Amino acid sequence: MYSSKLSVSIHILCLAALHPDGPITSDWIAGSIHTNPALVRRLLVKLKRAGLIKTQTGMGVTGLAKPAGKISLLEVFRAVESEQRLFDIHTDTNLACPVGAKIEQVLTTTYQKMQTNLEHELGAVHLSELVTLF
Amino acid sequence: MYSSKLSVSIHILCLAALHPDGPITSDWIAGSIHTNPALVRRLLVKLKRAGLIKTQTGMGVTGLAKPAGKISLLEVFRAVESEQRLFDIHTDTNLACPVGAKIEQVLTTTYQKMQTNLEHELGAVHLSELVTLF
DNA sequence: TTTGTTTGTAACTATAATGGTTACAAACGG
DNA sequence: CCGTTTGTAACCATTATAGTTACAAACAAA
Repeated sequence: MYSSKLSVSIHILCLAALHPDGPITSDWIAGSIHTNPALVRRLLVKLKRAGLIKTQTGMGVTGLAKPAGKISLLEVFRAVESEQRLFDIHTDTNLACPVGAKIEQVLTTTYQKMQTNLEHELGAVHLSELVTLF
Repeated sequence: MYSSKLSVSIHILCLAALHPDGPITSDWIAGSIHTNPALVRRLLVKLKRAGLIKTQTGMGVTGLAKPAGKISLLEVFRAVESEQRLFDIHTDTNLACPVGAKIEQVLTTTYQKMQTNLEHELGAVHLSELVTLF
């Protein structure tokens, strides 16, 4: 299971999208998520680096850096999730065994298509679709 | 990222499929994976409960419990992976906030389709296809 | 220019999951 | 009856996530 970083980041971005007028602080965001301002800020840094939001010292989040219709969940996922592979594969297998020698390659190939399909699905959902649901 | 349990289990099942004649021990399997017999046995218990392999005390793995063509990766995944959800969702959000109040439901719906599609893909790959690659 | 606020960031802790390891009673084949 | 191996329990180490505190630097506003 991937961490909740994607979920929390989407939460943050939805709040930003719903408050285009005034800046919102990490403290206020943390109140909606019911977590820490510092945790929010750590995610904000990544979202800012990825070009998804705008922040200003002394102000807070001043808005999305792009229209919500141009922000896909794949971009958010790529921005905040450290380990993006779908399934872990054990390495350091016994190369003297036919299975041990090829299992990594076989599984990599097998999982690759699933990984790619998932990313396509994430890329097909945009923030704008989610924002309308609140 | 899901753990390597699925990968290791597939490794085990491939070894079993390739040795239909004689029993193989958890010690020998661990030698191919380059890990512990105890770790192998913990997975073997789950694979046995799921009706995928046959084991016997004093002997080892005596074979697959079904033809390799009838064993899908979804069955293996379901048998050994404890947390099967794709993305974690933060709970305990602030219900006084419109986003906090609905985010869990919105994300659950959003992720559900991706989860289902992934399971279909896992269900479409069978052990028999992988065994031919070694 | 000064004040007040907030970000950006570091450091530390708690918790949980994974994977590795040892050990041993029970089961079973020969 | 003996030897082997499973099934299982009880640990430990490592890693990732998430929670928490703290503070210098940046910036808006007065």
